Amino acid sequence: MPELPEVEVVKKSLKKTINHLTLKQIQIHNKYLRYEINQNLMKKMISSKILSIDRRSKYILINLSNDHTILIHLGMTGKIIIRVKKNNFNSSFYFDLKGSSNKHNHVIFKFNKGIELIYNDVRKFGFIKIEKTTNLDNSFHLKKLGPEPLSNKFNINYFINNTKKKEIYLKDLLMNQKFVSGLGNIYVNEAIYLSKINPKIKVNKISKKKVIGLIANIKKVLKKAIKEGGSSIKDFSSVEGEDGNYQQYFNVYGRKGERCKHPNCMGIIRALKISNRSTFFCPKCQKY
DNA sequence: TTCTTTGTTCCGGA
DNA sequence: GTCCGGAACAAAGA
Repeated sequence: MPELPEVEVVKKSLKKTINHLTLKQIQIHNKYLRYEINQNLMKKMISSKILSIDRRSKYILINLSNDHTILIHLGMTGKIIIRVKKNNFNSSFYFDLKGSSNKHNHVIFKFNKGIELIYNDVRKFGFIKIEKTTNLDNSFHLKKLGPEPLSNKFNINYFINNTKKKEIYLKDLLMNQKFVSGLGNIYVNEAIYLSKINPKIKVNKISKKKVIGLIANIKKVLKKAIKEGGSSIKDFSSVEGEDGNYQQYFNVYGRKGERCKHPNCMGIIRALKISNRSTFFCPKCQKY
């Protein structure tokens, strides 16, 4: 389940492997992802060169020389696989399609040097769209997004100014991409745990001291996860097929019934649903 | 067969 | 009218 750290890891891999290449051909095996792919518009990208590759929230942005950007969202199970033809300059770059079957290779972008980008997605909740680069910030998917959690805009004043009248659960606030963009269920659960706050506290009831800790913990968790190559549970792996390592640092996510890792706590991790999302917390550490 | 998963939208109730 | 949160939806595998 790719959240900000996993998408950042993918972006870094793409920068190393496909930046500045020229798009030669696009094969669309299945255009019905979350949104139907506009094949005519897609074809117009052919013969353009990749100028740069960025990430915004959980979106990968591939900026082309024709003033268009390929925007990719991985949804739940989307994967990007880079494949280099075996007989081309370096066989060690030929990667097996680890953990994914060809059946779910929906789109293949072919570049020069025999390099291919494969979009594979079992559930098809991800999508690929083309946007005008100049209009990117005002595009349908990006215009509503709140600040990046690792940016300076996401700070104590921003948090307090935007929550003092809100009567919503902390968990829901952090999951809301309009408030802060890029967090998902895993890292929200983990950051709230580290901050020793109950996920069901109403956001206007959190002390300033706790808010300061929470913001620091969100940034800390994300940075550490990026450093560890993301979390590999279910389907995530990097474009080279490498698993991330952050899942070994989980304190609460997926640990229902297990002991709290906090020294001397001995609490048992509980699971409940908040807005239909699995929520994990330690009832002893995370009082209101 | 039913449940699970995520991000987003929709809608009922307060 | 506004706010909140549960339900629904997309698809496929266990």
